[in-house]
Amino acid sequence: MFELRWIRDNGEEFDRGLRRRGLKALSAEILALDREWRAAQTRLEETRARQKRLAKEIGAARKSGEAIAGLQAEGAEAKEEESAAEAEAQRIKAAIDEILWGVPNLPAEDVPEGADESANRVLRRYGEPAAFDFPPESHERIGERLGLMDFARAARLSGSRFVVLKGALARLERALSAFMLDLHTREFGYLEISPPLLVRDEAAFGTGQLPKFGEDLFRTTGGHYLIPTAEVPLTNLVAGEILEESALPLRFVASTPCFRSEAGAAGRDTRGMIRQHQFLKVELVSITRPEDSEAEHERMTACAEEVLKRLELPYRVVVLSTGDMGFAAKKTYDIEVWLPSQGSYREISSCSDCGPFQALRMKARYRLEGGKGTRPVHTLNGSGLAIGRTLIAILENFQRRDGGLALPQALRPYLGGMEEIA
RNA sequence: GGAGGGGUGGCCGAGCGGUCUAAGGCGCACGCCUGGAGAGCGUGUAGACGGUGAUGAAUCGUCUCGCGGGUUCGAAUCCCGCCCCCUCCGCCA
Repeated sequence: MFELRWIRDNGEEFDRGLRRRGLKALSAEILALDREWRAAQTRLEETRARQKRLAKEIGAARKSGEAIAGLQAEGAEAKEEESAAEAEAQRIKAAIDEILWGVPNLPAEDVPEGADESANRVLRRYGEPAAFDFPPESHERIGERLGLMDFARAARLSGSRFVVLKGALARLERALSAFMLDLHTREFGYLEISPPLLVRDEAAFGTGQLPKFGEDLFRTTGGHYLIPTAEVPLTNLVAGEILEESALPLRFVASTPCFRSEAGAAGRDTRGMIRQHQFLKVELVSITRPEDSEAEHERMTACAEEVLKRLELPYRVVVLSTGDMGFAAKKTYDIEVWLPSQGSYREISSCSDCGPFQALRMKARYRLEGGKGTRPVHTLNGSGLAIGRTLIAILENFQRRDGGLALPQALRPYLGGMEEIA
């Protein structure tokens, strides 16, 4: 979310950013409302000051036994004026909020401009896609052939976009979760968190899912939202707080189920477990000082990449174009893993620098050391990694001609020494 | 789910319709004192928004006593709704 104060001083930059996102300029409309609001605010404060003064006079007069009827009449009149001024100020503020709450973050300068993913830019590649001397199978064929991946029963239980994993694959999923958590906590200094999976709407607003993207979320009868990513609870951990500068950066990691309605994805990735209503994901969140967020973004992406390196999976890193970025992001790196059956790279992680955008929504700030005043923190989030898709990548990249598959060395300690699935 | 109690500043805690511009204490910071430290004494001790001013220093106003409404000339204080915490009972992994 953007501050009115910032838009006032940076109207052109604001509009330019919006246009880069393919949106229309808004500063003129917002600033006109802002001028109205400030005028209304000033009127409101003046009437309030007058009202307070009268109330005190009445108190003093009563004490000294003077007549107060005249003053009371004046007070009643002041009160009416105050109510009218307040209603006016509130009306204008509501109009401003409605616009502001729906404005996405502005892209960083170095984000390539474009309407969609075709404008994304590949930054680097790691590893070589294995050359198969047989036609590689898709993960769902491998999983079903092994009898360890059951879409039919999942559909009977829950409908489409669900899966049942069995035996070695269920174990593999658990191993991936433990492996990633260990890596991020032991080697990269993240604090492991086990957060709630159901959150209230304030939390979903803070990270930017609401008010615009409620359609993508599952909602309980009790009014909770199921988290679409642990980014929501992890980032909102600092909502409403004033942190000490010395406490930053904060780094959180959690492995959680994620729930997505996939409302706008009908017909896309309908086969296999690429796109599910429920999936496991290890999420990284950092809370930093403004001057540290860019470096933290690179660091976080490197942490996610390290998972793929250790799992011996070929990948590439792309920077998303202005048209492909999410609502809250100022810059996003996607990590895409090689999927032999599709002959292409598919997203397995998305690391975003949100700048102060989410912090302003959830009122998370920090106190400057030695100085005075507070500033909004910067927030970052990234998958490290999506576990369902990592499992897919392992099945496909490690498959053998005999129909079985080897397992990456790094995971074996988490699999009780299991070396292959056959 | 039922019954009751409660949410006040960094923390504890008083206030329960009219200088509350929130007592007092603790903590913290600075100063005095000291050879140094402690004790003691003094001073200070939040955030948000708006105005004046150069987006600095400063200064004025408004808001914030869990959140939102209401009553009243006036609300931390009274009323209603919501959220959260605690105690007891019931249920429960």
